[in-house]
Amino acid sequence: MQPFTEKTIQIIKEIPPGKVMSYGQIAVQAGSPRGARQVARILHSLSEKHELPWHRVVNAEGKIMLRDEEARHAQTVFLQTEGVEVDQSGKVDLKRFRHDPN
DNA sequence: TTCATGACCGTAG
DNA sequence: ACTACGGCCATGA
Repeated sequence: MQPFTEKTIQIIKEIPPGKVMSYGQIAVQAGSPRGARQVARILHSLSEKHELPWHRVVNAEGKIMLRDEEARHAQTVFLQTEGVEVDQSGKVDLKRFRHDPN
């Protein structure tokens, strides 16, 4: 397992409830500015094993990027439960809900 | 070792 | 707002 992968997992774990981060943003924090796709892959394959708050990750526009409709619904519900507003197109306002560790 | 695969991103039209 | 394209790079087969 590469350092980038471990950092990514840790960073995702540190996203507080009620906040979200984008794939690219996480990649930057993990030290690989162009590793957004790796972040996505990690979420896809390691969320359960590491108990990651996968629902707190959206794309650079604040939009939910899941293929499966059920999963999309689950993510919106999780977020709304934490107080994050999700509009009808499955998008959140990053200006208000982005978590920026710096 | 090579190769395809993405829950991506930025730019351009 | 939406599509297309090129670049990206850690995994697993």
